[in-house]
Amino acid sequence: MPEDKSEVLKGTLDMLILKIVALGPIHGYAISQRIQQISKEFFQVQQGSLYPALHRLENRGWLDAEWREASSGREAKFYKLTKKGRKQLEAEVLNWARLSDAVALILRTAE
Amino acid sequence: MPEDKSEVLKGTLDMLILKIVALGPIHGYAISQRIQQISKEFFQVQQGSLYPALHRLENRGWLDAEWREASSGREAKFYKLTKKGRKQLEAEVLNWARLSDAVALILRTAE
DNA sequence: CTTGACACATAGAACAGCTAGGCATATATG
DNA sequence: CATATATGCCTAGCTGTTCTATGTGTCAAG
Repeated sequence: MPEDKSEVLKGTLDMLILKIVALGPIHGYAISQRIQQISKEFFQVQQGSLYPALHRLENRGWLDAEWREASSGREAKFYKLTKKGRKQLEAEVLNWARLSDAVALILRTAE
Repeated sequence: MPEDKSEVLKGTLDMLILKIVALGPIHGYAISQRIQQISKEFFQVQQGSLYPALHRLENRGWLDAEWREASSGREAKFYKLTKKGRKQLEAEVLNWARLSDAVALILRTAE
């Protein structure tokens, strides 16, 4: 009995990554840390979710990648938003607003 | 190129169903109509999502089902919340609040 | 008499997220 | 020196949710 627990991200991961990358070029590992930190530890992005998501976003033309030296002195893959990615982020943020409004409408319904 | 569109519910369906059923005994078909109506047409619950979800919730002991006569005069399967279902609903609502707060934190981050 | 709304249902595909692994380097600790 | 921890990348395979596409049958309206 798995007793639930998982599936925390509920389809928001792509949007969150796009948003973080929109703040400035950043590498994958740092993205997950940043998401965790800003969300006050609510989101813990597993690497098995993170890297496939990054590849997905890159394949769709929303992110560009480039190997560079990280502050640690080691090579890391830095991502930045493409023009398409910026539009996609806007669309996803708008959709998220509508979604959470719709959920709120239902949860607020009494009798 | 599918150009996106689907995957509207993003893991909220179970919570929404539990909430609607919490308002009073109701049958499946009416649940989907009610969700659609209250959300101002944002959510359109497909039957291929609805019925599997109802069976899922029943199997987990969150809903009880009973065949009764609908207002249309025809037989329909009416659902009501169990005690476990009520607790589950509370837990999911709380988790949703935390999730949307965390998302808001990230989306509001500037620079 | 046939179309559309009601009401139930399943099969199969697509896809996201998870666990669990693997590889490699740098730094800190005993 | 050894080794543990943090950094940084990655994939394979499972599970679970949602979707599309069907299928059944009833009832009312035209």
